[in-house]
Amino acid sequence: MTKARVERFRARRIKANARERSRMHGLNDALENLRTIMPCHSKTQKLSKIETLRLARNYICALSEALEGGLSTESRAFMETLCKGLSQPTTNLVAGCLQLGPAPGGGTRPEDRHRVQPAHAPLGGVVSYSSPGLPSPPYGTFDSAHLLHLRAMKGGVYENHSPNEYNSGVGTPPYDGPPTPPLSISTNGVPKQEPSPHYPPPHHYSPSPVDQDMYQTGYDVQLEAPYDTYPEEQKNTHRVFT
DNA sequence: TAGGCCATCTGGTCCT
DNA sequence: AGGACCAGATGGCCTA
Repeated sequence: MTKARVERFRARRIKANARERSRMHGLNDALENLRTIMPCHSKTQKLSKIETLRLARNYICALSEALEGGLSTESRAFMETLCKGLSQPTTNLVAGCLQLGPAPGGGTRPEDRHRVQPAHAPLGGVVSYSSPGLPSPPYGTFDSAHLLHLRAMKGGVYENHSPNEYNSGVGTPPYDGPPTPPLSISTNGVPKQEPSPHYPPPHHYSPSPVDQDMYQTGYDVQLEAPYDTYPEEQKNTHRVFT
């Protein structure tokens, strides 16, 4: 291999790495969108990727059964369908959201308990329940709009509404997620005016002051100067956007 | 400290 | 040739 060929290979690899990162960010965004339409949405206990997919699968099954008339969305059976194959923590989260008590063998986290009783929640709203003695939200929420959506479908009014009416509690939730986001990596440290809405910090990540600044201000996309070429200290800041 | 989860890099494969 | 997709490897972070 000549030196020029090695250089070309390296440049190609760097570009491929950037594309791969971008692709995975898009995948994560899609997953994040999926999380937001799950019936149980906790800010203190973010669902893992695999648990999100499992819960989504169960949710579809549970709603299908409910639509066929065999299952009340407020029944324990509905929750049990939701929880099939889920880990204990996720099961407890779902149980906590539905206020049906923890699953056998595990306790419900205080901050995820006492949120919303779907049967009592105002229809069509996302309701947070603040438990006395606990700090203010974020708590997990049970989005009763999903159940209203189901009720509307069962009531035969579903087809009379456009998808855009989901926000009012009826219709199919539109996918309005962002397109594949750009890489949020800066090579020059110059913040953009617009914050990047695409990559909230992960639940377990405590951003450094530099990271916080990056997250709040947003940074430019520099595919031309790929990640691999950054100084080590800049490499260490990219995870804030994952 | 071990295990879970995650982001990233990398090489392989397939397709255009 | 180059891009998309995939899976394995690796290392970091967090929690029990």
